Parts: sequence; C-alpha cells; structure tokens
Amino acid sequence: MTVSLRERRRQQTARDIQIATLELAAEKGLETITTEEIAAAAGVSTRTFFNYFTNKETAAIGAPPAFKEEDLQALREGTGSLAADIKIFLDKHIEVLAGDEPILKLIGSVLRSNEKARGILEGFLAMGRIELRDCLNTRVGNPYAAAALASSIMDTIGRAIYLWEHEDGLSLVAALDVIWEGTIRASQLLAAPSE
Amino acid sequence: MTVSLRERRRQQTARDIQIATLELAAEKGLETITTEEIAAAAGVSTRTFFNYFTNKETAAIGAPPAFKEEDLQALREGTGSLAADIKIFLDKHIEVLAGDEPILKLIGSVLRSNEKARGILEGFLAMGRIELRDCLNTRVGNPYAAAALASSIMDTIGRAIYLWEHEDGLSLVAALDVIWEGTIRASQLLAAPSE
DNA sequence: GCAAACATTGCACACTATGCAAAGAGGCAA
DNA sequence: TTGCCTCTTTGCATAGTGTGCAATGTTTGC
Repeated sequence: MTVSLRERRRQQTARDIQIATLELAAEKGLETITTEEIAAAAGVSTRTFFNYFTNKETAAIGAPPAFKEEDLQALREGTGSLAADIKIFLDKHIEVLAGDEPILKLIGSVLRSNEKARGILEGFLAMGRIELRDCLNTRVGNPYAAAALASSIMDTIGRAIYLWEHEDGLSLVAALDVIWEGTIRASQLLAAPSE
Repeated sequence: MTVSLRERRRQQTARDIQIATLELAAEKGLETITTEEIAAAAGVSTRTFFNYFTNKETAAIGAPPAFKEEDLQALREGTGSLAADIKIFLDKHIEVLAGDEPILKLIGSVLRSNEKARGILEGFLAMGRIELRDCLNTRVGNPYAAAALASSIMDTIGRAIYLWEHEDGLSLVAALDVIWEGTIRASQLLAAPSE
C-alpha cells in the first residue's frame, strides 16, 4: 500500500483543483469563472490545470465513485426477491455517496446550470448502466429487461440525490427510501393487467 | 396559419445550418470541424451562425419534437390499463420521430462521441420527463411513482432509438416493441414478491 | 414610400484548450 | 551523496469559441 510522494501529490493537486472549482462555482457560477481564476485559487498555473482536467466541468465533477465489485456480485448471486436484492445494492452504494455529502451538494448545483457538466456526468452514468445491465442480465437472463432495470436503478439514485438536495432535514438514506417506494409502485402499476 | 417571410427564412436558415453541421460532422466528426466551416457550408457568416445557435452541438441537435398535447391528454384520461395507454402514447410519439429518420441517425452518431451534445440532449429529455411526470401524476396520484414511470418511458424511447440505429433491417416501430417488452418484463420482475 | 423592427455582417476582444520546449523536483542505484 | 532518469510544472505560441457592438441591409406595417 505504499504510495509514492509523487502519487500523493498528484492526488492532492487534483483534489485542490476540484475543491477550488466547486467553491468558486458555488460563489459565482461555473459559467462566469475562468480557468485562470480556478488555477490561481488552487495555487497552480493555468497550464497545470489543463494537465489535470480537460475543462472546468470535468474538474467540478471529478471521478464519481464506481460500484463495488462485491456489491455487484451480491446482486448477481442474491437469493432474495429481485427487488429486495436491488434495494440492498442501492443502500450500499448510497452509503458510499453519503461519505462525500458536501461535495455532492456542490456538484448538484453545478449540474443544474451547466449543460456540458450534465453531458460529462451522463457519460459516467452510461458506464454505470452498462455495468449494472450486464450484472443483472446474468441474473434475469433477459438483456432488455436487464437494461430497463439498470436504467431504473440509476434513475432512482439520481432522483434520491435530487430529493435530498432539495428537501431540508432529509438524509440521503431516507430520500432513497422515499424514491425507491415510488419506483416499486411504478412497477406494480405497469405490471398490473389493469388498474 | 400565415407565416411571415421573415419567419420562414429564419426556419430555413436554422435548418440549413443544422443540416450543414450534421453532414460535416458525419464526414469528419463534430470535434474536428470548426464553426467557420459550418457557417461557410450553410452559406452564412460565422457571426450569423452564432446568432442562431450558441455552439456546434446545439446546431447539430436542433429542437427535438415535443410531445403532442392530444397524446398527453389521452394518456391522462385513458381508461385502458396503464401499460396499454403508455404503449399507445409511445407509438404515437415514435411515429413523429420516424418522420425524421435520416436526421435522427446523424444525431445519434454525434451523441455517441460528444459529451457536450449529450448534455444538451439531457436538458431536453429532462423537460420531457417533467412534462410526462406531471401528466402521469394526475392519473396515478403518486408523484414519486409518476416520476419513475416518466423516466422509464423516456428511457424506453432512448433505447428503442439506439436499438434501431444499431440493428440493420429493424424499423423504429419494431425496435420500440422489443424494448417495450423488456420494460414490462422488468416491471414484473420488480413487482413480484419473489422470483 | 417611410419609419420601425429585425437580420446579417465585420471587427474587437476575452476565454478555452493544446503542442512544444525549458526548467524544476522526485526516484533510484551505485 | 552524487548523478541520471523520469515525471511535473510552467511559459509561450497558436487555433478555435463565443459575445458585444456598431454599421449596413431587408422586411413589415402604416
């Protein structure tokens, strides 16, 4: 687990730049601030900023946490009802996200006002959907249903974060419970022969 | 239904620019072409290009067709099963999309390689989701379930287009049927107490 | 026809993003 | 510790993006 000084510095600089970006963006909006300002706030040159990130938006978003391999495996091999196993998976992942709440909130506000940032996030989400779809497909044996489930799950996460951001006093975990209930209800409505 | 000469010219110029953008992008990639090239191909000045669109990506995507008010109303007031009424809604909308198949295919390839374009499309899709959610909420009386359904529907459209783009010989309508079946199957799996 | 409204264009300018080369700092072996 | 190699930072040059402004044309309605 030895990490070289160089590596540690790189991580630190990347994080410094992300924090500087998010703080300045929260204050003045990502659109109005310049890469020069961000670099100055992070204590590096403009050129160095671009050595770390290709643009402001990427700097603001950073690298979202990936799904844990063990959680994916549990979902693949789970023996409970599919809904129950997915809920467990979601709880695990939301726990990871909850570890970075302040940054998550800042990123949320950037996403609401910046098209390019949304596109970059969409790229990450698309990767997550593919990972989930493949995982679920081994369980349900139907690629189209697996893709639909994967989308539902990613969407549930997204809406849970959104609810948490906008509802004071609601924890991320609690927000997920609320949104999840809606997801299940929607499934029942769609699956019902008539209602 | 009188449209002034000015208005017609504006529409025409906007379309000229979009077509020029998509054709050049198909040939060389949206990243590598410049706004100057696009403007020249569309027969306007660079400055005029920016009077119509704020960037290349917006020019490529143009304005996706909105849901028809009558279709939304039919969905709101439908008396069949929810799934059946949603399928009718989807069929109607896919029919509109099928009217612009060549452009749809070009846009698809742009979206696959361009982050900013994806973000812009996401913005449009988010608007569609809100419209659908509100519509469905009046029918099912549960905002969270309505939001989940709206996401499912938008996602179904997106995946149907994707399948159609990648599967030769499959019509848009047929692709929608395949994807829709997967969506329904996913709902049954999620709604089932155990499977 | 004339004036107001709108469209097009050129020009200037701030900002974004990349390539290249020089200088600085860390890693590693003798 | 020294010296060499590698990686990092930086400045500079340059192509491209996007906006404000003002001049010049076009369309519209009166």
